[in-house]
Amino acid sequence: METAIKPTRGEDYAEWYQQVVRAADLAENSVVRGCMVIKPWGYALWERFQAELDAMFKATGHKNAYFPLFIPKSFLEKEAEHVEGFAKECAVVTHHRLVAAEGGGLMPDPRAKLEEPLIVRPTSETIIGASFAQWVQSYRDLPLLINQWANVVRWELRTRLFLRTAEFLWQEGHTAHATKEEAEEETRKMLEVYATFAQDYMAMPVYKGPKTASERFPGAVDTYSIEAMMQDRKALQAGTSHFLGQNFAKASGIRFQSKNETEEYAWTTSWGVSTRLVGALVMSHADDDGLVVPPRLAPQHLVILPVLRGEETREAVMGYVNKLAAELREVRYHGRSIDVEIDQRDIRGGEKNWDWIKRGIPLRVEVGPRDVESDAVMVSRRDRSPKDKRSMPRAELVATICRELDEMQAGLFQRALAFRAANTRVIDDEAELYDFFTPKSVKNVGGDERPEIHGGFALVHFGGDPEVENELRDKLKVTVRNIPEGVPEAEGAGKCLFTGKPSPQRVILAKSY
RNA sequence: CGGGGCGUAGCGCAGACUGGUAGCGCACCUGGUUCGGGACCAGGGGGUCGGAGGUUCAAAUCCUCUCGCCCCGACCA
Repeated sequence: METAIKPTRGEDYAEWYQQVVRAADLAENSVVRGCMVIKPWGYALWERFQAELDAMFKATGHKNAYFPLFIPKSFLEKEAEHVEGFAKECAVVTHHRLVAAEGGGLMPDPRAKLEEPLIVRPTSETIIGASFAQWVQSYRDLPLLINQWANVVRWELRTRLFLRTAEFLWQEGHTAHATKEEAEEETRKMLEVYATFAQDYMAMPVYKGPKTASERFPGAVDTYSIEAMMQDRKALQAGTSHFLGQNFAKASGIRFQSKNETEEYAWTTSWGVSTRLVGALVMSHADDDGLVVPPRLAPQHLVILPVLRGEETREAVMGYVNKLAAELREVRYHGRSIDVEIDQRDIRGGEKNWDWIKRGIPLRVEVGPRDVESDAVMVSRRDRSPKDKRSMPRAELVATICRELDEMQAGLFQRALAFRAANTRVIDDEAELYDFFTPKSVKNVGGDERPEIHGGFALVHFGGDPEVENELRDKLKVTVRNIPEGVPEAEGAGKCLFTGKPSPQRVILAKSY
């Protein structure tokens, strides 16, 4: 069967991903190396992520604020591990003025050299810490619960649209607390928020839990993550929440006077998700015809495709379409009005239809003269075959649209869950583990040599030795994604598969993005 | 930074070995026929061939230098 996206997932997964992003008109590479241009449909999606997450942050007591793009070099140097972690991928501003260069063009003015270089933020712990230090005097000033929506820059060598770009959009929560327990609770709470968002809005099942020491955020005491399985069975870290202990409070001087008159350092946390979630959405639900957007995140729920032939019926059809759109917009779906697009572009109907399939809009509704006649419409759902059209009375569509969308949302989640279950294996034998992660075939339709899609998530007992992690990474390109919580198959103590040491529970091993 | 490759129309490419100032597919524009479905026919617009220098009567093509990008590796949310 002809597919809208070539190559298909099975033929060349990496290329398929690029083609879906392009076909859905989400983003494109910019002239600036490693940076992307997010196009209107892609940005509309990001705005939906923002709207829902922002509401969840506010509901848990956080306030938005904004801090500078630039971080003085000395700030970044304050936390030893932090410097180590980010130094290699920082953009640095050294001058504040340009002058004409000999032979044309511009050059930094040597007389305008900054006394202290400024770093374009790769993350904002240190600059926000500086403000927190000033804002906090007393235990009465705590907790401080702040979130920032911003762009950050990490000078990555290899980039892929949405998954890893040199500049990306994200939110970063930063909080300060009087006690360790409260900060730890905050860290857990926000991890929970991310997990809920991933599952309820993105229809993407995730495993949540702490990272091992070697995968921790630079400077953190504990890092927790949510990990999702993509359709090539690799793991994608979709969000992180860090318990920073007093490390950054000490580095930034966030001190307060306690109730019993002692001076103490605050306990801080940070947590973030980024435009990478858009990539996660693509790789969770898109198929060989393009993107599939879960209804609860869809910028628009439904597109009406008027069949306009001949002037004599045009007015009747458009009148009917506008009336239908108005009726649908009266319907509430999870706190929003149904968002309806009427596509009147002067292009062929088939092309228009496929355009919306590739963009992944949940419902497509055709309205032509025959439908007006019978007061019925032709409805297609993105989670079904492109050719699958059902005629239904107009009133029925209006009455059942929420149920239809919820059904689709739930179906996407169930499909992703089943996929993950089918590709997750409990493993207690080293040979089996190596076999699980070693691709068997290198043949490809086009004659290219390419490893088959294989493996998945392995649940194994692991004793916590960093050397074992290094070996797994070197030999199998596999890492411990996290130590999953609330996963029955992973619960129960055992012995490390590699060293025989005691292991309190199983960890997730997987290849990852 | 090591190994390989590539810069020719918006995108994808041919032309280069054997110099004679550009061509194909898609996209775009116009007209017509179609059209409850990713159409067809005809016509048309668009490129100083990454940049600079050289050889030559003549350079996309040969030579030198240079800039940029991609892939593999290293590195990495």
